[in-house]
Amino acid sequence: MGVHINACNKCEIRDTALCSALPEVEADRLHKIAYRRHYPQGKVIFDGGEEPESFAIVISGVVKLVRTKRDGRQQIVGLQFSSDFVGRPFGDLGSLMVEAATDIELCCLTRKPFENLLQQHPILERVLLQRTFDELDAARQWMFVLGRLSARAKVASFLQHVVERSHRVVGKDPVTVCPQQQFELPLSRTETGDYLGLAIETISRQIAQLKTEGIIETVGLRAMRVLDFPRLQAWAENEG
Amino acid sequence: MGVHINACNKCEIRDTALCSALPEVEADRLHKIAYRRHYPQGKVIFDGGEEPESFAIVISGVVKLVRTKRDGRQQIVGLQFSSDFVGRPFGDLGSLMVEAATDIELCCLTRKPFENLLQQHPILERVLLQRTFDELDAARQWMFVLGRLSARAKVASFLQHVVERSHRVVGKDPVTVCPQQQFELPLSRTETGDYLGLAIETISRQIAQLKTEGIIETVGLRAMRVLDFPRLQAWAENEG
DNA sequence: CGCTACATTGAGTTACCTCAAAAATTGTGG
DNA sequence: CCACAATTTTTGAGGTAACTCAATGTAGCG
Repeated sequence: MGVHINACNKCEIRDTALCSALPEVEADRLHKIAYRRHYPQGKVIFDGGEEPESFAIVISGVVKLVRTKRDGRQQIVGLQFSSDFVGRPFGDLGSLMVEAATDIELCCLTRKPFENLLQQHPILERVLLQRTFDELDAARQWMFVLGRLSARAKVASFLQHVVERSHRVVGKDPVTVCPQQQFELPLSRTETGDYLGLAIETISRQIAQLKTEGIIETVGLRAMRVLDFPRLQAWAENEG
Repeated sequence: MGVHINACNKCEIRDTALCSALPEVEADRLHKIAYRRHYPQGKVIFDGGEEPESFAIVISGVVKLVRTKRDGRQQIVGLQFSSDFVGRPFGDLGSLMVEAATDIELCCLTRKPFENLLQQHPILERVLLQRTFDELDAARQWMFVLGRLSARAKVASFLQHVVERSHRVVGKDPVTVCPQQQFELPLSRTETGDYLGLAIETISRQIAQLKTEGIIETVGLRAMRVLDFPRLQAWAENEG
């Protein structure tokens, strides 16, 4: 199904992903078991039942992590962008569902070989540990957004986050690198609501207000441009 | 200041903490560099500035992880109970503040020796990795609470969580083990508000309602008993 | 072109917040 | 041990941000 990679050194995320922190030998071992795979928007990659058969790194597109309750309410508990990882070696993901928010390309590592590699190369495990701590940090940061911000600030924070993660250029400040550049929203209004803990109508109204204030400009429903980044940041801080 | 441990095998959390998953040799090495330390309620253990000098495991009491913004608003992003860990080797905790929510006892591991040990014993790193993934899981679970639940369900979820973590007995269902047993709230109303993203008055009203419904019974301000656990769970699910 | 899915807009409701005061609890000095 | 202040919690009244329900508008697709 997937295509084996024969040139990690040509990889788009070579300098930012997990593998960038590895010495030559380990990076090489890793790339030997890696293969690329495309998924269309909406495809469920892992549904929370059995153990996922792979660990993966996002090459392009956005992956959403969803927690669902029996009654249907759901909360998106994470968005994984380019160079973020998805999965958990030596264990399961709990009741998490993993879905392609946009068309995506993944760098997949089949579970068993990956686990073997982890055991043979402690450095790999170290790097993964650091990435996991980073994820934990990000999750806690988002808890602040969910618990303490107004609808207006939540929406602004979300847009800010998407801009920064979509345009990330290695080692450069994303804002100065691509001012006013157009970008795609990875989520529908409903999904955005599930991410921010808001009703879709509230999302709509906040975006409308951002438009009339001249802070953003929309391009169709799924794309926009930020015209006044400092003011977007002010909104994200609840100082509108 | 701290007292060196000379009997890990008498440790209260020997069977649940990080070290429980280690082979004899590694556990032994770990216990040689560990020492115990008490902190009084309210003591700030790490304030988010420089690198913390230690990694620690909570023996008794509750530690709170706080994220603060310049304007004073703060969100408690985690509560660490007995046998949970606090800290991050090979990196810093970001802007996180760590504070004793109650009087606590910690099992401390000085940074450098602990990092050395991690490097020498991959199994230790593996175990820490798993614990970190568990923390990530818990953080995401709490995101659901913050984003999707009503005030009533938030408060019920909080109480449920405190009961379960306070009375945890190894390998047993906490509810059946200690029905209606009294327990201490680790947080003041203000802190509970900062944890749940609610005003303190709202917390108060919800607790009052739980009392009039006969679901709980308070013992002073900081302790209570759950009289009807199933109904508390129902509240936590938004089915009141 | 119509159909379906998604997004926006509007009107009315409600859950939670804010402000203010009373009550309970904790701490302190005589 | 009691009186007193300081702190925290509870209770009350009123306001508002966000929700719900319903209608309209817009994009995507066979």
